[in-house]
Amino acid sequence: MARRSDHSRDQIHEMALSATERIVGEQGYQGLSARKVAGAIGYTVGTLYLVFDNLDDLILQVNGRTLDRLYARMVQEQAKQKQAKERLLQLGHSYIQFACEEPHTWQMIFEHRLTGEREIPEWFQLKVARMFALVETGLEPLAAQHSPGEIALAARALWSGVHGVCILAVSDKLDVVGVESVQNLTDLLVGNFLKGFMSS
Amino acid sequence: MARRSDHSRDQIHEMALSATERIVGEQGYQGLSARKVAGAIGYTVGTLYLVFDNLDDLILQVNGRTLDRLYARMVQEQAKQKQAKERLLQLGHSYIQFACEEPHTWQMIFEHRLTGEREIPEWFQLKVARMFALVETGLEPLAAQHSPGEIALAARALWSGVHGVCILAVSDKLDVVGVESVQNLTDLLVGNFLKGFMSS
DNA sequence: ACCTGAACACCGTTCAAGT
DNA sequence: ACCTGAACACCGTTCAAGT
Repeated sequence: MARRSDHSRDQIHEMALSATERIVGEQGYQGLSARKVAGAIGYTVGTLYLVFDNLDDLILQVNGRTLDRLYARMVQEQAKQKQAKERLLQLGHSYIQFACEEPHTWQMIFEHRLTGEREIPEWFQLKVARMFALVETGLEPLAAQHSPGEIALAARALWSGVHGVCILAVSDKLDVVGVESVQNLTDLLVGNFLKGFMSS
Repeated sequence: MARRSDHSRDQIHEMALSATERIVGEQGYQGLSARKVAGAIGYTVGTLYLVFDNLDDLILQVNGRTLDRLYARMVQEQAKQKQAKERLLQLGHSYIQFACEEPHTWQMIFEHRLTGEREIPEWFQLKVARMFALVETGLEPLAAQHSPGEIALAARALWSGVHGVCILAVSDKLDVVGVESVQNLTDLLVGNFLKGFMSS
């Protein structure tokens, strides 16, 4: 059992986040519990509550880090593509790829529900909004004839669509196997949507 | 406290399903527990396990009934539309409408995860497959130049997209308010997809 | 000051014991 | 035969008590 001053508050904070990521990665959101996290870092449950407000707080912070990793990757891989349309398709691919590589941590972002009357903190909502903004920016050069409002709507519709393919695929409701099949479905959705959107 | 022979096995079964639907409808999937269901029908927890294998079994049966209601409604409302394209858009509308009217029961279909190594029963998978088949049938008259395989893929992509809009909207991640906004997003997605799909 | 360990009010699931 | 009620192994959360 770790004793006082073995680790700083910040160290315990970081240790708890990593342990949570590992537990969720291996056993999924359902397999997560405060006692498991505490046990994994060699402290008691009580200690977690000195560093986090509650389990929702801990999970939100882990989800925030997942969103950061996902966002960074989308930005980076998108830059490799020169053409606007390819960039947009790449965003979809990166999203799918990430979700298939880390299904459990990715799914927790959407499986987690705040208990009771607690509200999603603003810093978290900003991380979500940033994702949509990325799609919006990617869509702009392809939608010269559309107003900013229309582009914003189209980005939401399109991205929700990609997300839908992804979530149904990851939770095995699509009867498709392998990352490639999911990528193909996304290409079909994004490709046809773009064709329609650009001609209207 | 209800005593023996107050209700038949089938009656207890039905009472438990209705009670679950009410509890989930009011408090969401998170608010559900075996003890709450038992209390609501005037029996002890133990009694539930005489009628259901476990909580997963109970939830699957409730989700099955939800899928049945949703399917029946989609079939019925679709029939009102004469044109093929309108029929397909109507399917999306009915789906969204249902999800917005009964968000908690609808969401439980996707929030629920089987515990441990248990597997989704075949009768349940069939109910899911039936939904996709409905979209496939709706898509066929609009896709004369496509092969059955392409249509099947397109139906999956399209329906996943509608589902994505729906799930993000219901879980408040889209910054849209009201059913109309969600319908508009769906129309945008389906409309543009169809335009692209039919011209390719 | 930091951390523990026990407590509280909950879970899902099982099963001997009562009627 | 049907149903209970207590038990078991778990939860999230709190907080007096120890070092």
